[in-house]
Amino acid sequence: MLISARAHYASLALLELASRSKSGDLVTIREISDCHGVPGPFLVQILRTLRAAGWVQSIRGSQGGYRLVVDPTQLSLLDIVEAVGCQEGVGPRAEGKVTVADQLLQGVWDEALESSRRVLAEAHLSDLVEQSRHGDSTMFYI
Amino acid sequence: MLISARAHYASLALLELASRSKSGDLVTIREISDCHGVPGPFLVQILRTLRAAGWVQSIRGSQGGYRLVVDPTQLSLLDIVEAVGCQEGVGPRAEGKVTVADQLLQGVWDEALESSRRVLAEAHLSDLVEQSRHGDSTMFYI
DNA sequence: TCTATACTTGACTAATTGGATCAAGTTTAT
DNA sequence: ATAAACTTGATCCAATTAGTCAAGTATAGA
Repeated sequence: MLISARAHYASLALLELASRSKSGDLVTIREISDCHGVPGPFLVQILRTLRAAGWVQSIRGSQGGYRLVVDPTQLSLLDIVEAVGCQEGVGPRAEGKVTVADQLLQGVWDEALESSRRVLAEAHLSDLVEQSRHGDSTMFYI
Repeated sequence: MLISARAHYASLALLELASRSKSGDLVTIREISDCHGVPGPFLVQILRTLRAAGWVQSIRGSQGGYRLVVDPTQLSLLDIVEAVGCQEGVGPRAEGKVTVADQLLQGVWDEALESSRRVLAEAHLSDLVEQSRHGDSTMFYI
C-alpha cells in the first residue's frame, strides 16, 4: 500500500505537535496515544524516527515530552511518508534481461508513483493544521 | 507497493498476447515465460485470473494456448492492476474513533491514490503495443 | 488408440514486511 | 528518593506476496 499505518500515525503525531508548538509546550507520547488511539509503544518507535529526521526534539525526565522544531510550512506529507519509509519500489524486476515491454511498463508505474508523490508534496503540515482549526470537516460529509 | 510483481507480469503477458492477436494465433505459457523471464508456474496462476476477468481465452490440449479476446484499446493498466489485486487500501484505520485529523489525512491519501489511478487509467494496452512496435525505447536512455 | 503437449485446479511453502510489544535503562523535576 | 518521561534494542506475530507442486483433463497427431 502506498501509505502505511506508520506514516499515518507519524502524520497524526506531527499534526498534534504542530498545533501546540505555538505555545512551545511539550507533548507526551501518552497524550498523543490517548487522543488519537495510536498504540502507545508503537508511537515511541515512530517518534524515534521523527527525531532522527530532525523534526522533533525530545526532552527526557519528568515533565518531558516532544516538541516540533521545524517550520510546519516546510514539512510536507511526502517528507513524512518518506521518512518513516513506505515500500519505496514500484514494481519488481532488477535482475536479468529487461525487455522493451518491461521498460514501457516501468515508465507508467513510475509516472503513477510520481503523480501521487506530487499530491503528497503539496500537502504541508501547516495547511492541515489550519484546516483542522477551522473544523474543516464539512467536505467529508457524504 | 503500488504495483505488485503479479500486476507487472500480468501486464507483460497481456502485452505479449495483444501484439500477436492480430494473426489470431495462440501463445503458450511457455513462450511468454521464456521471452519475459517470468517464473513459469506463477504465470499459470496469473493467467487464470485474466481468464476469469474475461480478457483471455484458453484452448487446451496440444497446440493450445492463450489468446486475447478483448479490444486492447478498452483495456487500461488500471484494469489490469485491479484485476490481479493490488493492496487496495490506502492507510489503516477502520476501528474506533475517527478524529478530524484522521479525516484530513485520509483525504490526502485518497487524493494521492486517485491521482496515480488516473495515470494508470490513461495507459491503454493498445498504446503500449504501439509504442513497443516503434521500438520506442529512446525515452528510456538517460 | 497412444502419446506428447498444454491447460486446470487446488493446495502448499517460503520469504518479506508491517504492526506491535516488552524489558531494562537513563534522565530530570519535585 | 521517587515518579514521570524518554531511550534503546530485541523480539514477536500476522498478513501478504512470491513462487512451487502434483494430480488431472483435453486435444492434436502419429
